[in-house]
Amino acid sequence: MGRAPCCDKATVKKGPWSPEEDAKLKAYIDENGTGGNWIALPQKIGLKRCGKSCRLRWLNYLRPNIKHGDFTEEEEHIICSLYISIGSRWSIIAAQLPGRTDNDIKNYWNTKLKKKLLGKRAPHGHSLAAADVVEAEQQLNPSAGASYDMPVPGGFEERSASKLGFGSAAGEAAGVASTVEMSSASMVGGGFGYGHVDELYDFLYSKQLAAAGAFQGGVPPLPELQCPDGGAVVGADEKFSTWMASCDHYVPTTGGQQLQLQGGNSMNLQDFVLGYDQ
DNA sequence: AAGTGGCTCAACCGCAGGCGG
DNA sequence: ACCGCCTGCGGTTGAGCCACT
Repeated sequence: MGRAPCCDKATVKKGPWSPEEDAKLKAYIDENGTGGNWIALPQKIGLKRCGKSCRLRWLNYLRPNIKHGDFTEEEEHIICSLYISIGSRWSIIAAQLPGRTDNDIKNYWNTKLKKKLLGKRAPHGHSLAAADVVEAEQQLNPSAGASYDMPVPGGFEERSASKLGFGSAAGEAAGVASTVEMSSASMVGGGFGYGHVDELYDFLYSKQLAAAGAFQGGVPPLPELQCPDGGAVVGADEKFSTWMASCDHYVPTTGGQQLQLQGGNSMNLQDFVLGYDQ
């Protein structure tokens, strides 16, 4: 059985909203709220619009305290960090940026941040070809793509969500908010392909510093992975892999690479990087 | 000045999940 | 337990704008 259409497409108006339509919608919602029924709302106020369209217009444009215009560096950082951690969960990311809508963030990511970030990761002195962008994006956020050759015991995304408190609708906002408040950098590294973002490297390095005392003998210094201008050095991936392999405390097992912790405990490298050791 | 290509962003589309009957 | 409706979400589209030739 087919899905019932949300509205009569023959009589519904599409395209850009006129100031009059905006005014009608805003006035009604200001006075009465949405009434919990977007489908019925346009009929009530005499708009030839689909309920979904009204909802979108309200959420993305008419709602009070909506911020438009350029994103701040801090906002960019939060978006990047969260994207790396949880992927394209725009609504969750938007919840961390008051006044920003998921649509805004999605657009900003797709048109600017993605290019900015991927461009930064391009091999030094080279620009990215179209195919490279696709591949690089998959590496940047494997959870968004099909290929992902790093072992992900238990499913990374699910575990991230669980750790971050995404289990419930209420938990989503609250959980992420508190995590970000503590340290947005602490969330970085979720999309643990082979560390294709600056933040991941930064994060790993901070982890390494923090952990140095916890490991017997410490860990080898993380190799230089970036050029002074922020571009990745040639062979950054290989260097990172070599660095991992050079750590005495990484004991390969069938379940993935394990860290040998002081006191006899061991844990999955990925869990460690993701902060499940807390 | 006109044509063209790239970029931006508002809006649409379709799917998944929640919820009530 | 099942079904249908509604909402919310993420992906995609396309009109308008802008820069470049």
